[in-house]
Amino acid sequence: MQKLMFKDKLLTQLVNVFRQYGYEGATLARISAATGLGRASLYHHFPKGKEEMAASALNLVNTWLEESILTPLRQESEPIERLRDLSKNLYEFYNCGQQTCLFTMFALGESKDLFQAQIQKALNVWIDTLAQVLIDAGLPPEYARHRAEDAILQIQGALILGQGLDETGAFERVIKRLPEQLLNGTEQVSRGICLQ
Amino acid sequence: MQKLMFKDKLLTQLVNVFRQYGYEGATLARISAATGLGRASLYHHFPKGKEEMAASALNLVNTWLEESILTPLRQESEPIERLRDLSKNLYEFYNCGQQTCLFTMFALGESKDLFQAQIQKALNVWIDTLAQVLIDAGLPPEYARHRAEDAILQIQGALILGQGLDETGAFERVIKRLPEQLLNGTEQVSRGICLQ
DNA sequence: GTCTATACACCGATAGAC
DNA sequence: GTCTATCGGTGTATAGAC
Repeated sequence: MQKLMFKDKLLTQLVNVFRQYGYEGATLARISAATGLGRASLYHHFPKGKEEMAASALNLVNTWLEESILTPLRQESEPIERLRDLSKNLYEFYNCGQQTCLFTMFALGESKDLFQAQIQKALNVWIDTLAQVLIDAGLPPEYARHRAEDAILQIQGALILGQGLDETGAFERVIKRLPEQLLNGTEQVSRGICLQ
Repeated sequence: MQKLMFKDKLLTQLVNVFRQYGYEGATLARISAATGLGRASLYHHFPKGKEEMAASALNLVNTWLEESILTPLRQESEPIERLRDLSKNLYEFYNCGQQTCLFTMFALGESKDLFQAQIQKALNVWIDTLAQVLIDAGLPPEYARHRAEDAILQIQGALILGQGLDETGAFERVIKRLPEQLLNGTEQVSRGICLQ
């Protein structure tokens, strides 16, 4: 029980380091400082070294995504309600738009080759799950996939822009309008907003 | 004349390396291999070392942005025409969505601190220039800024998603609908599309 | 399970010959 | 202007004591 909590805390710290510095930038010195463990201790917990640390961090983020984003999307409630939950959960997931996304960090640069398969799979599950909500709302499946991609693309882009501009306004705007934008044109939303 | 061409070619190769590997991942060994110059030769052209190489690459991208994106946006033609040019130029600028954006690469990770001021300035100029087109088209200024941010955010997000999914469909879709989406609700476009 | 000490490769950077 | 050779520092990873 305590061991689980310890490992979970350790992994959370790993996620934070990798999210801030990326795979190459997250040196063992930084990881050691962030976790309070010496290098050798880290190798005790992750015998395969840094790559295993990063993979474990990626797995944890995947678990978070599953629990706090995807599971709520699969509920029985009305699509518009599920999407409003999504907005709320995304806002917390990305800490009001101030965090970077680990998927993005690992999908760029050298680490792309190491983790692209996992990232691709995770993104596709995310997109498919979101698209199903839109299909439930009456949107034709061929539009649903595109809109789901659009939503995730806007979230990622808003996080990037937030880093570049050092300001979270765009992220908050994207998150806020997401439910109505996604359901625009369906019976769920008679008059949606469109990039206002 | 030939010197200018040489330096320009060298800088272009630098941009490619930094865009692919990011600041930390672009080691001197890789830069040396990509340019065909030895380390010492690189230090002859960039006495302040890697940071100067990266700053020069960023400057070149800024020049490209100014010439092929911003200047066309400031023409005298109709806003819808300028935005259609924008789509075409963006498509080439990002090589059909297969390239990553150097702004994004440098805005994340360790290099953020080094270049954030330049990136922030470049993004703001881009946003302001695009917003002016929308104002010219009759959009209220307070909406114009937001829509311009939305456009750039979608472009960046589409590039990220393209890397993660290894597929450029989203980027092409974003680029194609950009003009109508940006002018939606203005007299220029009586019936725009909205995330179809 | 954590530590100190260390191995060895690679990093960015420089000196000096040509 | 480019090269070879080399520097000090840091990177990941490991050995072995406690």
